[in-house]
Amino acid sequence: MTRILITSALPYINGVKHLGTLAGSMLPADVFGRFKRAQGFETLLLCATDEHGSPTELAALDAGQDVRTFCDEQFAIQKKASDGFNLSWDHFGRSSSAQNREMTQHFARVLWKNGHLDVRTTKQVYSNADKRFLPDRYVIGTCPHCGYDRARGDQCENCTRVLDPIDLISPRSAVSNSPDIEIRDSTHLFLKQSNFVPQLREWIDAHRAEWPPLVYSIANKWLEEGLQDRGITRDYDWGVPVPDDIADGQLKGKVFYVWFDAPIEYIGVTKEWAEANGKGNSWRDWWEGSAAKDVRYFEFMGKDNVPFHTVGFPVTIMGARPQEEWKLVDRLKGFNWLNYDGGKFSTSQKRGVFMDTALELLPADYWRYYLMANSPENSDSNFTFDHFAAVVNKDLADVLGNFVNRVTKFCVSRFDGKVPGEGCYGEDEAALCAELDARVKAYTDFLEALEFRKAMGELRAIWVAGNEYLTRAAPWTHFKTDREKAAVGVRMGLNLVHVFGHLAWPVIPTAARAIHEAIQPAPAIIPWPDRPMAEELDELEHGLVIKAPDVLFAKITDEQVAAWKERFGGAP
RNA sequence: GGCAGCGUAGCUCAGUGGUAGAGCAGGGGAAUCAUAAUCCCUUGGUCGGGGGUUCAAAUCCCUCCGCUGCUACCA
Repeated sequence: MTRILITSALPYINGVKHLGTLAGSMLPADVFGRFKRAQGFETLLLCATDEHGSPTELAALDAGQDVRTFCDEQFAIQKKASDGFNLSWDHFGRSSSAQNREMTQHFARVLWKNGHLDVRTTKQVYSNADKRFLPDRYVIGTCPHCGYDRARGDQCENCTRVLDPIDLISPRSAVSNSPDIEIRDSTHLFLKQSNFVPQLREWIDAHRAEWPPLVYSIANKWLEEGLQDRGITRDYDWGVPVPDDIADGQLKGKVFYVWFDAPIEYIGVTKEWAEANGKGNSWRDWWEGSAAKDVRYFEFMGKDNVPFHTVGFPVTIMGARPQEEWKLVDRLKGFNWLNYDGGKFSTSQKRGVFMDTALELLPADYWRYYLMANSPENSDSNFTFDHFAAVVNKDLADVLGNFVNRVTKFCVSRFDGKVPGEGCYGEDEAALCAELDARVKAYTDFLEALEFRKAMGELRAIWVAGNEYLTRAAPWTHFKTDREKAAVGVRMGLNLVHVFGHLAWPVIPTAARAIHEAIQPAPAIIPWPDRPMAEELDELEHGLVIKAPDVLFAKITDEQVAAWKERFGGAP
């Protein structure tokens, strides 16, 4: 049977992630992973923090901590937020792990041996005051084009022109503001991406049908514009050290570029998972050689990550051939941005909602459903508290929550809290089953196609069908004159509740469990309903004792919305 | 500047050559099991502007306007 390997783009270690990061990679990866587990597939769902790179070093400096301590703290914070959202990773690792260091160095050695790495001398900006090399964007000065006095060395934010640090007038370090900077020669390793254009072209074109247009067009653009070789080392301290046996030690003291080691962490974290769970060398069967032939690999990411996953990482993988045949991604799902109230989420301006504070406001399921139903799949989408409250109140509280509530309470008050066994299903029930057969298939197909917005629309339509049925069956009316007829409606209602618990589990796991447990105890993985609805909806044993759960989704009040808008920033 | 995407009902969005759609919001009605929750009916759009191709254009082509993103050393 096919095994399913799923990775989410790695959240950068530098601070708690906002809802956009959640919506654009981690959450859809989790929903899809749960869906596949529910279907009974052997599934490995992985994520990790991306810890290297100069922003981490500088943030640690800013916080007055050494980098390792800073990362340890930030990792704990991110892990807690991830757990809070019920992201069910088989392992949530760290790119600074020993496993990733080993894998990164391994790939570099193979690439070197295969002649895919060049040693080149480049000009880098060095700050004497900070005693370190600076990335282009950490050099600031006056833009030679528009005169903006805080232009960055990579691009002027004012006139949007692309710059080189040496173009800047009166350049200075963004770290210390010191003008005492100079240009120094520095030796670096370059990955000869240009050698791989034909292979990449063939591979990308072969996947056109199963990648979103967004992903294909980004990948295609990079190839069209002419792929340049990319420097994969940096003059920093924090990162995977370049081993001395590459290029006769010319790179001594340097580290790999974060975008070289971060994707390799997908493999590194698999090893972390195996070691943490006593799985020995089985990690390799998910990735390499003929043992991994039955693995189907899914990646989830925001659009900013797409070039590195369609070009950079694939070149690393292709460059290790023919000695080693590592897996390339099969399905790559890219997302647009989630904006906040018409503008960007901003950490520095405290604008928007972040994962930790979101959970202070409401349980994870509210966010999970909303973010999936409004997934930024085809264009950027916009989060507002007004829309959020309207969707959550209508879909979760009124359509789903109230349905569960009305059926179970009626059963408790009129049928002694037991699944009534009287009467037989008739035409109304057959029509409902026919509709749900079609809708459940559509829902399943949309999830399979990674079309989350449409999947949520179908899930909601399934809940609506339950309400429509109940209105037609009207057991509260028949109860007075025809108890048997009322019993049929209640029995079907309870079976609907049960099936809803199964169908909703990948999206809203906590509420789905509560729904399931109103009827009977739930297994750790709530399985996907794959039989005809006529069977699924006649499943519950007659006489089974059920209970009415507490209110599943409390409504969000106007006062709460007003307070949150105030707290999290209004118009941009 | 270059490249890409987007622009459809008050709002969020489907729809890629064949009579303009869904959900929400708004209006009317039914029901009273339920978190005043549900169900039925319904108002509402010269599909950003202009031009072209076609028997037929939201859909294809040209052009203009507006918004957004990317542009390789932030990730």
